[in-house]
Amino acid sequence: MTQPTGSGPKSAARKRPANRPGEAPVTARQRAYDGIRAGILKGAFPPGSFIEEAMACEATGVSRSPVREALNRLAAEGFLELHPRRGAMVRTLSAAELRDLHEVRQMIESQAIRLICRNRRPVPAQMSELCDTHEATSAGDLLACVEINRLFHQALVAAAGNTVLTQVFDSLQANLTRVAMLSLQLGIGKTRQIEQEHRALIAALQVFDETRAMEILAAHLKPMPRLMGSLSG
Amino acid sequence: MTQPTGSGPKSAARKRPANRPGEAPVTARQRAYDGIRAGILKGAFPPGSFIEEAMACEATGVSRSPVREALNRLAAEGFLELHPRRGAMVRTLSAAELRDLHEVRQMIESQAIRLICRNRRPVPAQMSELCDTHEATSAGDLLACVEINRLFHQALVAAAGNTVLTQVFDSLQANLTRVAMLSLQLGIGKTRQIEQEHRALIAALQVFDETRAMEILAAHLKPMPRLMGSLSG
DNA sequence: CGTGTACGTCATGTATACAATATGAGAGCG
DNA sequence: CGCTCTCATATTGTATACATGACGTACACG
Repeated sequence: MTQPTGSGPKSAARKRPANRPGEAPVTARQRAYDGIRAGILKGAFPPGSFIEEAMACEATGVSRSPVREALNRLAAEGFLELHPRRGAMVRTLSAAELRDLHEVRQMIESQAIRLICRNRRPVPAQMSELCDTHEATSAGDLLACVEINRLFHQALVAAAGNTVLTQVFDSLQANLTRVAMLSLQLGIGKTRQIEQEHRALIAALQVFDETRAMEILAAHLKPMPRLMGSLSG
Repeated sequence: MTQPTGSGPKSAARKRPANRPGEAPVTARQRAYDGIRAGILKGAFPPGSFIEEAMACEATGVSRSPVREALNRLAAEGFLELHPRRGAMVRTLSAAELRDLHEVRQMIESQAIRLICRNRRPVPAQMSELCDTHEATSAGDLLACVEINRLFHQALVAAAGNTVLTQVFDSLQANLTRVAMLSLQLGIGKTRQIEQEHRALIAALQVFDETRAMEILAAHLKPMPRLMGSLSG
């Protein structure tokens, strides 16, 4: 089977020989995006370092075209900082940016709660299910906990029914995920307590108690400034 | 002068032969982005239509690589909707999306006012200057008025000193610009009144009168729902 | 006459070749 | 010994060639 199809860069490790028809068409761009993103989150590409396109090509097994598109997308999401003619630098989160991010995040989730209560929007069952999943997940599995937490807050914002608000929140996910990872690694915020607070928030939202929900959210997000302190000094 | 330099697509109208050293390096990507963006705003690419890459190449005089990057960026900004293997469709703003956009915009600018007043942030001189410019601009020049208005609100949010908030607001600019254009075209919102409200807002912010500034903002953004009504029915 | 299938055409997705520029090292000079 | 200028090199920016999949059309069959 000497198929001379140009699929895959000349001599790179390609995980998939080709897209078999009828199968999920995993595009090269997606592989590049996933690979680079994972590398950043796992620390393979440390903050402040430059990701060279050739390096990313080798790591993901695709050519420069999809890699460039992935880098652009990651830059738009806040993972990278593009320097023309220089390359893509992994962004470092300064203490000031962390504070700003926290402020905006609180603003968005507060607005979501306001909309849910004011418009009597139903709380999606997914949120409760995520709490169950959270409970069943080992506290040691940081990645899983962070992902569940992410999905919970995403569902909260989505429940508000404002597509633009959801999009804006999603655009912060990149950096929020990195913060959450840091937070848990440093032992700030216990996963069990987080789960309890999530359940309390659901309870308040189900009866559209805006005031109470706001209080719970404020308490829930309170540990974040502690993280900033531990970074800056 | 048969220069076989590959600069410029084979036989497309190229506005710049090459980047002369020491001159502002206007990249092909930027030209593609500007050209397509202008085409969308001017209506050359009507909402709902598909922009084919070859078409965009011919219109902007660059090859597919920069065109694709421009299309991706425009999609990220909300101008386009990418359909894999189908192309890039110019997004249409539904009445619901307009409402959502308005809600989020108000949330962001309210937060900016809150931060300015709470943290006693100085009001940049640029904002007053923009009002002067606005006053000196013919009310008939819609494009200029929209641009001045955009810069004013951008400066307002920037004055809050939260970089993440600023970024988020910027990410809405694409659609906000389109809305503003529509709004003025339909005669909703008079430019003179807008300028007066801008000046009143500056006055309130200079003495950190949060309550008054909020009232002015609410009144200033009030006409927008009228626009939505005129679109949906 | 309607429907299903097969094929042709074309736009997108991907890979690679080419061009231009920034960076860094090294040689020459003050 | 330090500074500067020059040149080599490597990486990004751009163009183009190739592969793949989708859509439309035409033909054959029921």
